[in-house]
Amino acid sequence: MDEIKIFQALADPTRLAIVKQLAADGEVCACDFSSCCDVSQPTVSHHLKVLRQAGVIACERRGTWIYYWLEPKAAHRVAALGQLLSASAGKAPKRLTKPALATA
Amino acid sequence: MDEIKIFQALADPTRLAIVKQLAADGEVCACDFSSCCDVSQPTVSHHLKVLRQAGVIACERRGTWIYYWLEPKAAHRVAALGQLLSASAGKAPKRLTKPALATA
DNA sequence: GGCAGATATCGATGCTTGTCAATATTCAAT
DNA sequence: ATTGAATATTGACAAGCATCGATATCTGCC
Repeated sequence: MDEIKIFQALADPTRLAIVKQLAADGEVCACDFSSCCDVSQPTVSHHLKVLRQAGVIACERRGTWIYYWLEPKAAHRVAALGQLLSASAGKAPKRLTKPALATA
Repeated sequence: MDEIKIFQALADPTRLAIVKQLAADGEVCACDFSSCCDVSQPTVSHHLKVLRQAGVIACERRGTWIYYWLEPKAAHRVAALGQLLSASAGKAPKRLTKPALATA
């Protein structure tokens, strides 16, 4: 939901690796994250919880295993900011109210 | 440069507000950030340093004032991840090796 | 019911970070 | 040089967070 929480969730190496693996595989069992990131099982579980509470991922239990996938809404929020930044990054400066004393 | 540092730089309310104002105005004087975010001047300066060291923004001194703008390279990195996530978020799950015991 | 495997929760710990007040630096103008 | 304004740096403190070991919960199977 909250945009800040989405970026806070992505601002960790382990969680970014998790998200990238989800983007690559579409759907990943929780047990398969332990291999991608070099952290313990409780830590993986904690990161999955953070991502879930931020609305970045969703999950479903199927038997013993729990499968995770990316939440489209959060993905679009990231894409939206990315477009906003990349669209205005190259534009010419506006030279607003301030005098802009060109010393060069 | 580093992708993680870019997202860590964006994962703060004050810094995200700074970046958004830069995206809106193209170029902003450091003195104009104090009004957008309710923090002290040293804190604004600190956040600008974090964004600069992450390669998200760049700056140039013009007389007494220092102007900041978005760095296109970092903006494209954000856009790239946003596209990666939003492109694969809606895709059908792969149902890989695991048995996927449908309990429902 | 009892067992084994998968995942989550709890409690503790050490590191990181956001914040500010005080101070330093840089620049333009007189 | 000195003054005043804008910005950066320093030092300190509190809060947040990533991590782990131990333990608890849940599920399928015998």
